[in-house]
Amino acid sequence: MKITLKGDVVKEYENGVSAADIAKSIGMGLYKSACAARVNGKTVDLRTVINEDCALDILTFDDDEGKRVFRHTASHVLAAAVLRLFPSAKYAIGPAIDGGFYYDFDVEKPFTSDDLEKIEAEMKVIVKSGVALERFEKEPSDARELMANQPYKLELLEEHAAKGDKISFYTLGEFTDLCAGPHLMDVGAIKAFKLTSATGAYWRGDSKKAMMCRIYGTAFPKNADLEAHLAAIEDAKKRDHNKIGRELEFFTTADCIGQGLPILLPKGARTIQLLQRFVEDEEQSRGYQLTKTPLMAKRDLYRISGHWDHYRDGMFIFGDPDDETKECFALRPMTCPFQYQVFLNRKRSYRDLPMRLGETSTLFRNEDSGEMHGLIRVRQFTISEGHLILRPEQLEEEFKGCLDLAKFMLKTVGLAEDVTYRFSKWDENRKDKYEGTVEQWNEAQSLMEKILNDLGVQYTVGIDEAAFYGPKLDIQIKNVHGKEDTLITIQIDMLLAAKFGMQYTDSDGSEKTPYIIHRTSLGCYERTLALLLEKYAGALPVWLSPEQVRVVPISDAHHAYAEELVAKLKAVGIRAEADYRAEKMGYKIREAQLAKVPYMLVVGNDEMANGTVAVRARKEENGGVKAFDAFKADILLEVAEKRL
RNA sequence: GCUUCUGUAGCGCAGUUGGUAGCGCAACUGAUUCGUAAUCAGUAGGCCAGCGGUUCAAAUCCGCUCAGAAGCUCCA
Repeated sequence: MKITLKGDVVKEYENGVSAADIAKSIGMGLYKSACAARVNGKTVDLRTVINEDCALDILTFDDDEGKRVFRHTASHVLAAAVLRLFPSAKYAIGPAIDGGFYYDFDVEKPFTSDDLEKIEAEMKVIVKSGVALERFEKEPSDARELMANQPYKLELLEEHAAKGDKISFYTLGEFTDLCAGPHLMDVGAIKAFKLTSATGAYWRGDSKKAMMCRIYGTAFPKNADLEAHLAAIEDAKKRDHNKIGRELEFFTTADCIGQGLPILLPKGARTIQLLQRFVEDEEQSRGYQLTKTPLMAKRDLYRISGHWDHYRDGMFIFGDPDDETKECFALRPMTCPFQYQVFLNRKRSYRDLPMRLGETSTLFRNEDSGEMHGLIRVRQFTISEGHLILRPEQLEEEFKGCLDLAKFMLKTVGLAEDVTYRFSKWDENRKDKYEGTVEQWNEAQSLMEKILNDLGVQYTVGIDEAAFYGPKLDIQIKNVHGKEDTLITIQIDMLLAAKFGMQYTDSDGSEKTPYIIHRTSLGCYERTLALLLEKYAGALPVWLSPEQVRVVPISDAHHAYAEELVAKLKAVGIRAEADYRAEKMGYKIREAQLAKVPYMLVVGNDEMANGTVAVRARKEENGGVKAFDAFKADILLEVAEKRL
């Protein structure tokens, strides 16, 4: 048979050789680093026997799929070690994930960090002992017998059996696992690994099902790579906004105020104000009208929108929600139905559309206690909210405008390269979560798909990620821990307008129901600030820095000059302060540097005599001596251009 | 909400097997007037997150509550 290898090299082999044999024939070096093979585009075990012509790649740890196979095998080593130390443990699943792997166990007592050390030591023993890793298949009936004591495996087994699949197993010494593979040929290559944490996780990701004990770990062929990986993770944590945001005094929290209710300190409040002004001004220039709507409403409003049914538990409610004889209010968890009242204010014509409404809108959501995280997930937050009320034929154009605005925002704050796009669809098997008919969903989703494809947006599809009233384009971003959140969203809604009786008179005199786009320009300001702090490690671009210039007079004799400079900078809108304390300049510079102030202006006798400033930028320490007016012109330009 | 961990002065931390608390930085006061990342000395600051329990005795052991972290689940 003919095997087409990398680089379109074709080699002849006898039928019945394994992928591993082919790797060996190419070179023992390749065989030793091989993790899996790709046959006609499908990742398979190296044990796979090849019987016909095909395209075959040998995958190593350098390939993403190779990494996954390597780490998935490491998860089996983990499970084998756990079963040696905790023979009564029931094992569930152990996949590779980005950056590592995990394995879920049902054990009587959750694993402690001491346990992790012991398990890791046992894994080392298993890897060193060179026990073989073997694959075999069984009929479902025999497989059931083999896994009789493993309830989670039995559950998985039944699903595979129902599909008519053969049931495959991998044996690692005395440990046998139901597993589709693929796996490494043996575990000897897993030289560098580390168990990183033990946490809880629901079986099958269902909060109604049992809580398993999950062990996370990572593995590499080389120790140096493991060390580098762990160091990179530690390094990323130093940028955690929840740490530096507090250290740099952008925000704080108070036990007596409550969870998810951050206090924005002067610096945080200033940066958010700058972002808000930027968004509001930009929206105005793009034809948006600003609204200010109430922060609360009677339950009646949320009943019309459907939020009362879908999200009542997530609202802050005043009064007894079940007592129909008395008024009951709730803080608003979204702006939609409030802004719809703007449209409903009077009879609307097709000439009023598109109506673009924007609002810097504070929302309240009673998130579950375990969900809060710094400024990223909070109970009170302010978003760059907006709704576009449209004639159907305006949908594509306006959607494009929303995306263009979002991209412009991302580019301006410097996050454009850090986001991914997700087309969030409903799950037709979970109709209770969504409103509207199959036809309406199909229409809205195909419309969005067409728009996204026309615009050439590179996106992933998220099933069961839609809003209850329609599909979304979610612009996603990861924090320093790798956890993904939605930064910006653009949603097509074909349901709520009808619920609120929103209509416009078309050119032919007929009454029509408009389409609505729900969208944000820059998402939620708290979250955006958090991601900016992480992106820039606290050193925000000059235009967003709460303090842009700190003047450092060398001694008392230079205070008057410093005062004069600060006044001149403030007069042109530059946020400048001077450090008049009786400290040495080295000390003042250290503090300004740690506070990430973009520019320090050191002034002493020379500068005072010449009308100059000695510039020290936080990036390049020696900015040279400049005429003060030249510095002022430079920074004004930098701010005006919103340079990153 | 669930699992695990954590909670000592504004911040970062010590506090051995239970015997009512320290260090560094910051703050304040004084001295120092200094040329690019920490001048010196002194002073003050804590119901050891809160409440309850065990004990002759609790920062330390136990329970509950609150708050913080990681993960899971959720996210209009």
